[in-house]
Amino acid sequence: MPTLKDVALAAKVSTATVSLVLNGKNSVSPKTTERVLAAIDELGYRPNMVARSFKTKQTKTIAILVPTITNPIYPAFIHVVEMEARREGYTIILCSYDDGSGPVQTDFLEDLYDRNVDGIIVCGIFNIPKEGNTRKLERIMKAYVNRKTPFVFYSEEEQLQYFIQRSNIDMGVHAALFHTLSIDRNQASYEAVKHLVTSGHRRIALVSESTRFLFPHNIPYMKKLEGYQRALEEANIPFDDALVIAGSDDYRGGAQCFVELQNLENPPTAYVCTGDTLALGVLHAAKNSGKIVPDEISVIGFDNIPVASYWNPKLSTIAVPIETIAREAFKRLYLLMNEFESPPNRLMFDTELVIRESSV
Amino acid sequence: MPTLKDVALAAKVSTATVSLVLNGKNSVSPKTTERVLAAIDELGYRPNMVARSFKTKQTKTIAILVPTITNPIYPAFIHVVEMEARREGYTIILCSYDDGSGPVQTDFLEDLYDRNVDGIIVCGIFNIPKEGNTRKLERIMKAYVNRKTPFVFYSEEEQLQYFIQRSNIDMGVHAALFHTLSIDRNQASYEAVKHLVTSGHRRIALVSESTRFLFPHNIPYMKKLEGYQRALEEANIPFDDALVIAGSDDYRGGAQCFVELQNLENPPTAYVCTGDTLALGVLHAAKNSGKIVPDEISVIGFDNIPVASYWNPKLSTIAVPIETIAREAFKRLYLLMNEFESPPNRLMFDTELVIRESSV
DNA sequence: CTGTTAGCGCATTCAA
DNA sequence: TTGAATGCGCTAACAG
Repeated sequence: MPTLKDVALAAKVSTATVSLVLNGKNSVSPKTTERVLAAIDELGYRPNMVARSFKTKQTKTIAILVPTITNPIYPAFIHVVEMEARREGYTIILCSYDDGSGPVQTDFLEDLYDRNVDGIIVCGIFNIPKEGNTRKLERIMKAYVNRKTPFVFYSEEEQLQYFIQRSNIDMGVHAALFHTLSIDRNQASYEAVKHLVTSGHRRIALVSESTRFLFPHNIPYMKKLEGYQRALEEANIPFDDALVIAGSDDYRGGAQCFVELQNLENPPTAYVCTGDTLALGVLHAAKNSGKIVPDEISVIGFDNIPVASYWNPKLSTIAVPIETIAREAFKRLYLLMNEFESPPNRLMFDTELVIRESSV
Repeated sequence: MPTLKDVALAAKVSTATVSLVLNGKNSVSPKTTERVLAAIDELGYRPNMVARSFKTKQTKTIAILVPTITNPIYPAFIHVVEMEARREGYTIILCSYDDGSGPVQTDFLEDLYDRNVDGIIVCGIFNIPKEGNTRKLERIMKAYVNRKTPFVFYSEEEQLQYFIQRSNIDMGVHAALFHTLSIDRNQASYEAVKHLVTSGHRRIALVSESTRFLFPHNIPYMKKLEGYQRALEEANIPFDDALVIAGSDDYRGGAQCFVELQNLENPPTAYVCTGDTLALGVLHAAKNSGKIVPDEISVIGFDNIPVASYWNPKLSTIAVPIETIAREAFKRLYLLMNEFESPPNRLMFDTELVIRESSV
């Protein structure tokens, strides 16, 4: 394969000139430019991005970390980011940390550092090392900061705080590199529960994805739990921790949780779920056990994945503007990567409780 | 950030020695090794993969091309590939060519070439340039072949043939670089239709994802169509092209197709769909219009995505061993990338017609 | 077993 | 506006 040098030779110019043409600096005369372009076409020259990256320290690559790509909310997010990124010449490295059998997130960060990604988007929870066990994290995050690599989190401000703190990074100086996009999970959860309470429900379950990691790893879940508790308190319904349950973040997990809860002496009549797949699993299991939705059982999900409105019955859920968030995530990363001015480093998006057929 | 040179200095050895240690050649004496390791740890040295790739021409990166990441079958595929790949130190670049507004596949191939990916997995259809319009494709594919980059297609042998032919590559020499994993779509489709015919259906629709691109772009679809036609012929049911219809490859598309077909004078009683999301969309629309499934309407999908068995009613479908295929896809790519012996370059997997509640 | 050296392809000085 | 020269960090001969 021809290199830039070959092009220079063919066009009878220096490599510097070819480079200038390639990078669109218009300091090259029209006819020289034309000669170079002709040579490029003639030889079928393709620039070697690895060499370029090696030189410039920019890979035009960003990484997306997601918990489980099999939860439909993440493909929706990824898809938007990919479209936006590609438009600007960036390519996506996908990291899903999924079932726990793979590497932990710190390992991802190390690998991505070695690969010189230009920016990182982190979705959802982040497994933050324990106090006193942060050496690896500290090192890698300081290296990132040193390199001015920007991060955008779709998570919770508070979680980012812990992350930064454990990384022992000086936020006074580096705050601008870390953006958080979030939604008011506490309020969203509160509203869902309140809606159920208003309809007369007293036994309301909270079904969530695995809670193996909690504080400070899973602040998004903690927020939802708080909203749930707040609504109960307000309605003078005593908190019953038997009604707070977790399963794998998929249909099966939801179904299992339902079965388990139905075995209680005084089973719940309403289910608030931290994700739509869980909620749909609950609906499935409810139907299996002969329960009528919403007459006997009410279910509310979270996220509003596409399938929610196609289900039978249509799922009531909390709609999250995931595409808008995804677009904003890349936009901010882009501004940061190119050292343009960027807005304040936190932004909260509105959610909306959408009542359809699965709840009364 | 410290470089290999810094490590060499600190350990009082040459850069070559550090490199040897780093790459696990055990030609270095234990105590030297230890000194080097100590220096690495001391300095917090991290290898620069870009520099390494620049030198070795290996990026430890593979690309996955999928049509629409929002169709749940692809996340399932991607997830398995990612797990397998990461275990071997490879990272995934995701390319979804989705809604047509983005780049065409040839452009992806160019970008990936420039980025020096070590191997490529292509799922589904491939938009092959017209005869006489293949210059770009030829060039890029010849460059890939020249570099010995392996490809694994989850598609149809025939489609690969066209692709190779248009690329003007000498298959006599390079066949081993191109593997095809496939399923017998013709037969699967045939069996689905036959099952419906046996149950007494005479008006059977074929609902597919957009057929904007057909031969030779969408051989997978062509195969399904052939199986459909074969089963009809065998049952002496005349082919009616009003019953062959396409929509966007999602729930909405399926729902729209159903509505359209119901407006026919003599609407179908059974729906064979080329994907589960389409089938679920059909079920949704059927319910909306008051049709009873499976008493009045039968529906069969394709792929057996996770949600299929959780639907109400549970979807009858053709089960595809997508995880096995994904595992095999990476395995072959891996063997090829590392120039190990690999099996014959085509393999067909079995599918299974799973009758659940949506069909009689 | 270890050190010396060359060079991968490119962008970017600095001169001319 | 263009050319010559330098070096990014690493691996792989080759020599010792």
